[in-house]
Amino acid sequence: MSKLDYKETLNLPRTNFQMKANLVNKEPEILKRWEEQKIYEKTLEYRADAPTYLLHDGPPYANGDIHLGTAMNKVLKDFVTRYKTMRGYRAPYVPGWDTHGLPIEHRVTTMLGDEAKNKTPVEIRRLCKDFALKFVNIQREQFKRLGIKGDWENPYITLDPEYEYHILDVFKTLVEMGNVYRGNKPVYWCPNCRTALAEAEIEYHDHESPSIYVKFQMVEDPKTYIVIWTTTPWTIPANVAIALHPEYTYTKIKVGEEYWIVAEGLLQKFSAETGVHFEVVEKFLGSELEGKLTKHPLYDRTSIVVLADYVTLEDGTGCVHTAPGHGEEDYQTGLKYNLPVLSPVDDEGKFTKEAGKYEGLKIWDANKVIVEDLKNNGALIKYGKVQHSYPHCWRCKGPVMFRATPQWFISVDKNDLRKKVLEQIKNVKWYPAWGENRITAMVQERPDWTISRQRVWGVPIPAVICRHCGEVILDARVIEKFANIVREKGTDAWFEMDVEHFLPEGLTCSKCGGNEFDKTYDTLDVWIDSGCSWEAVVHSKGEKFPVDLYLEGDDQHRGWFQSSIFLSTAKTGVAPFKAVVTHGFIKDEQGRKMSKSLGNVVDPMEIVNKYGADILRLWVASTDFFDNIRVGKNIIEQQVEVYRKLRNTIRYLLSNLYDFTESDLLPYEKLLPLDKWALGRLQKYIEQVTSYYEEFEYSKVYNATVKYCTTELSAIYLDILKDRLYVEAKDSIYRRSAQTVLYYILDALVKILAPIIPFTAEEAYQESPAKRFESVHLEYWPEVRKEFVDDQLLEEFQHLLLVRDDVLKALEEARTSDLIGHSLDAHVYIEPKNEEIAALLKKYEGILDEFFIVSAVTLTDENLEGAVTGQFVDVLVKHADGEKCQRCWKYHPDTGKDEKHPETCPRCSAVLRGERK
RNA sequence: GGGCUCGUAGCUCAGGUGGUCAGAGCGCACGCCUGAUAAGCGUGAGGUCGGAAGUUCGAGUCUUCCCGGGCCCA
Repeated sequence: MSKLDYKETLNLPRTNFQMKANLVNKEPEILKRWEEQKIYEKTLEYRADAPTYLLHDGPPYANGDIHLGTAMNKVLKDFVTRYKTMRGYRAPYVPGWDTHGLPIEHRVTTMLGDEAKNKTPVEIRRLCKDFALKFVNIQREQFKRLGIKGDWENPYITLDPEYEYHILDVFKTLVEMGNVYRGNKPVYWCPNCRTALAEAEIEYHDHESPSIYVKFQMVEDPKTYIVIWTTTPWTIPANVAIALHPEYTYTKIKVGEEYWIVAEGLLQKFSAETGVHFEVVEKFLGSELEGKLTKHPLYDRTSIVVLADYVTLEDGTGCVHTAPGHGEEDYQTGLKYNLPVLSPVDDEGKFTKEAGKYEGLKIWDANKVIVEDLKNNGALIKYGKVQHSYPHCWRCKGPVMFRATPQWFISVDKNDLRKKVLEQIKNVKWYPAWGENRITAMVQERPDWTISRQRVWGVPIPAVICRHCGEVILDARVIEKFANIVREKGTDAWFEMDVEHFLPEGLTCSKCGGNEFDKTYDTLDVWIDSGCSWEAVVHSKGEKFPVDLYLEGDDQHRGWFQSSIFLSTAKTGVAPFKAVVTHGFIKDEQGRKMSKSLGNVVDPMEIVNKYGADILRLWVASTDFFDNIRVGKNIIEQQVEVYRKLRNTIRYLLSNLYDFTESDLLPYEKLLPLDKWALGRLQKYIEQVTSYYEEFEYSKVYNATVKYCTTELSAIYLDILKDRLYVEAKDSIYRRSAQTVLYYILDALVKILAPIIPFTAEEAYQESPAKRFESVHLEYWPEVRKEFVDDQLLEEFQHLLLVRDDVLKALEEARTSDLIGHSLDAHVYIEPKNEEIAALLKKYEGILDEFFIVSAVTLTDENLEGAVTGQFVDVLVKHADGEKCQRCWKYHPDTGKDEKHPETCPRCSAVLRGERK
């Protein structure tokens, strides 16, 4: 027989599982098959009676393509649901979208431009809806392409009438509890457009404003004044307080016959700007003045000294004019000190009658008049002008103002709501654990929740206003009536239908007893929308509640987690989730934030279209997502390399099982020692990886799996096995023993990888002899089989592997000196360094040549001349004696002695004769 | 400025309660094989564990401060 003919007698690997993945083309085909086979539906069907594991989806906002952050978020969720499904749970996944709110309304009105003014609210709402649904569809396709398994045909969408009904239902509960109240709060207001503006609708431009220093006389000490500085004289009528920093040093200076109070750090600047000459007479901390009263310079009332951390020493006097009706910080301070919120200004920016003599004046015109008055009564120290950045309206470009307007609030403390929420937080398991501290601190400090918006794209707050006295009434019965109509017609009904349809019988004004009303047109904060999802999607449908898991970015400690836990605690008394996992944010390779201006934005679909979804998913698994994670070309390409390794390992397993089925499995007792070792190691690997999955530690799954495939399988076990798999008789015990273990390894590996790289796992599963279902995603998680673990054997092999390291080093030296090429060229002489090792090697003497992949091994206790000193053994490498067997490439002294097969070693001759089983 | 948080080899990550803990895989360099072949195997070079001080017989591991990044507020 020639060399080539001997090759024909080997059992070389064979498989349809291609080395080249071609994921970009293959993944869509697999997706299509999953859809046709209804795999998602079947996972639920097959587990209909099993316990439920419920991950409730946080709805992304439907106003653009998905970005890498949302992609990662969904992939992580998919890891969870796929894993839990394989663990035997019924684990439904209902994706959702957040569809109301300003960003969409803003985009739509921007696109409309001037035309927006001619549109009715309902027309604008229709456009918003179309806009949102368009992106729901786009995002849905993108998420599906990532391999996210879920009920994509029946997602929850916050603009669905049924969903809107539940928002109103939860809201009604809050109203009934008495936690909803009406109060005043400053918002950006454009007097020209006569509308409230959101932060996002503000543009900053340079603007010239007056700059005035004003002194406030102290009540207790009429010779002493506190000096303030402001660029908005028109807000002086609304002044109720002066804010000082508690820890700054303030000085009392003597100016003429008077004493003025100014922060020490601003004295020079103050003096330079006002030209005032002074003499310091006293110093004290800001905190010492807390509660002192001053006289208002224009009205017969007082302003109180308060303390605030935001006071700086950049401009002014360190004594900040405070008008809670005209500034956000002022408002917050006002809440703390229970100050009145004055805002004597109307929609058009004109003073109302509360402003006294200024009534009817436009605020911009009033500046002059007020400055003049301050000058006349001696309160004005200095008048000047200043150029600074000032907020302007995005639409009319005019300057805007802060103006207190009536808003709806949810009281955080009424009915002990805050306390109950804090209690509930403790019952939740937070991953990572610091999430609990974070949300606890936030809940402890948060102010009441402003829930009204002066916008059209949202769920209307069905409050009515009395036609007679103007009292605004929020009545649970109106909400209920409206909610029931919404269920049929959607929230457009509020804009389209007559108020009478929403009024319960006998509704009268609580103030004047009137019975005629008009609608009001505020809408609800969208955090209420999404914060009700547990009710709309889970609780009201009789699904498992509280759900097992919420999984979102850590910004949601303030956002969705909080709105959800507040609303759920209010209505049901408990948190809506048992556990919360948070992830960090995605940065570029330098750790910088991704932004269009930096040009470092990575598009997830670009990765999918270039490398495949499994590569993107493998990258997600490789990261420590609890913290911020980095991404870029290099990092992704690293995953391509790792993917190749995993794929080739699976491919090699498959290719050596082409002639193997379940019925060929050998019982454990019949396995060869090396195979028992590998099987035991597999159990350890399964056990470890399973615990990682339980704790959402995917990077550890990833690392353990890569290491397992590279070192234990590829470099050791599979390399050693080549001889037996190829050379021994097809159905011999030597080969079947190896194949039995390969079968178990393949089966486990494919399943363990299935949640992470579902496409590749599916492709491999279809070729696997262990296939039992039509899809790997209907499969069950591999069990750890204790009977496959022989701890003593594992321990012994652990030591043999250390000896192997010594042998490999010696072989490498022999290679360098051209003594050998392939390790099979070698005959290795080993001198153990201690008795223990000697005994161990003796025990396994018969398989050492196989284990080291050499032709022969000789154990000796003699001193080996020229040996390489290792850690546990000394090793001498010689070229092997005899001829190289043309079949198995091993050297053997007796090669060539078989008459029929003269070029083969005794073992191969026996195999060829059919004598070796 | 405040609350929380992160900073270990070029990259991605491991390193309970302080004492062989300075590691793994990838990448890289060099070599082997050509019966996993656009594969496989081996050997090797890479880190003062962000910086400084402190507690301790001993600190990536505890404390304080500083530098840099992040989320949320202000």
